[in-house]
Amino acid sequence: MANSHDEMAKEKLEEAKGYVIETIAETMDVYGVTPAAGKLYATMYFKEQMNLDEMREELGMSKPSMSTSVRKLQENEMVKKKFQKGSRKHTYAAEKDFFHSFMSYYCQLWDREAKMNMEAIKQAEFTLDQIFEDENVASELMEEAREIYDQLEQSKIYYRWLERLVASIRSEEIYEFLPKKP
Amino acid sequence: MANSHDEMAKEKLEEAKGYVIETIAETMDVYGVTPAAGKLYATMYFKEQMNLDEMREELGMSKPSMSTSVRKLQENEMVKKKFQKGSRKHTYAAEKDFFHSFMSYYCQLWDREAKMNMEAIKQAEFTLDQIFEDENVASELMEEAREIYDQLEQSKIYYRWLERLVASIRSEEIYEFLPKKP
DNA sequence: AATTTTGTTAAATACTTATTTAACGTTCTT
DNA sequence: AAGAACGTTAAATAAGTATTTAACAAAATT
Repeated sequence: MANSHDEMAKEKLEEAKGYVIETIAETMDVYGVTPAAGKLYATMYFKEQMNLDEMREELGMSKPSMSTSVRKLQENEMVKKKFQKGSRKHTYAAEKDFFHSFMSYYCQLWDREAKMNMEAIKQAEFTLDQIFEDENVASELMEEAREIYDQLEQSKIYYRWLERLVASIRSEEIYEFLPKKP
Repeated sequence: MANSHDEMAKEKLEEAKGYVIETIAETMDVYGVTPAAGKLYATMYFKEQMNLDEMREELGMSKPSMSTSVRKLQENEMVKKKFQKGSRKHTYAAEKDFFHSFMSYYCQLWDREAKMNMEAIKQAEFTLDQIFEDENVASELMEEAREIYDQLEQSKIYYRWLERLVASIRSEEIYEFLPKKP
């Protein structure tokens, strides 16, 4: 080993990984993580496992930054903790199955969106009902309230659909419709 | 009109809209828009149409802020320009079909992610091929390069899936699997 | 042609978020 | 029990974004 061919190969290997690391880091903003977390995940994607000091070393960033980044990535289930006897250091491994990351991230996101909006609509419809119950309200206003109500009912169709989408992803049913390999 | 019942009804109507506006604005961060754009869309959601001055008025914000916000919303196809004769002012209407907004936003997002990463992988694999071609490279290194290559091939399965997902949303095929109404 | 209306771009300010440095608490080692 | 290793929290700094004010350009009205 350590001849010129090997040196060249090592360089090429790093170069190859570099392309992918850079791009993953760049597109990670989509997953609502900080640049540090993006770079970190992209780096871990090509490692078996890493501890905080290795991360700090590899990325040239502070330890608290690594600590918070890795926590955020854990929330998105893009990184998981590895229990490793012998060492006191915590070690982590990147989730390399992008399908899993997709599932975890978007389901969380859409669930929140659906839940919050459904709740708001519920409140709004409750309030509108109070208008409908009052027979002395001008028909013009009644009409307007009715239109808003209809619009909300319409939007509920979307949020319910979103919930079913989430369910079908979580249950992996979606792959029956859209297989991982065509 | 203008009796106490009507006054009450008007208030209730605004209250009802308020709940929904607030929540939509809050969950709009998901769509990568600024708070101003979020509030704007949420407001427009209950209006037939608005021009820049009405937006400024209604939200109590500056006109350039409205201008840039509305442009961003147009990019996401969440707002469209309405051509309106007589007035020199540009008027805009919110896209009220959330399915359309979903489609437009996520397809754009995922397309970008898939395209960029596929391109990076292509470059990386090209570089790795150069290692494979050199017979003098240590088998250990060869092995490592091979593993990276396999990992990239694996991830391509995901990106291709993402592309097919986008296609099935754009073509509305997805609604055959997951109907808007169950 | 001069003035007003409308919308956008550019520069400046304000605000928010990310990252670092410093301090802390816990657990392990000696 | 004292000191070192490790990770996290808190405060301070740095960086990045959003928003506003000011200046500009285009088009329309007078």
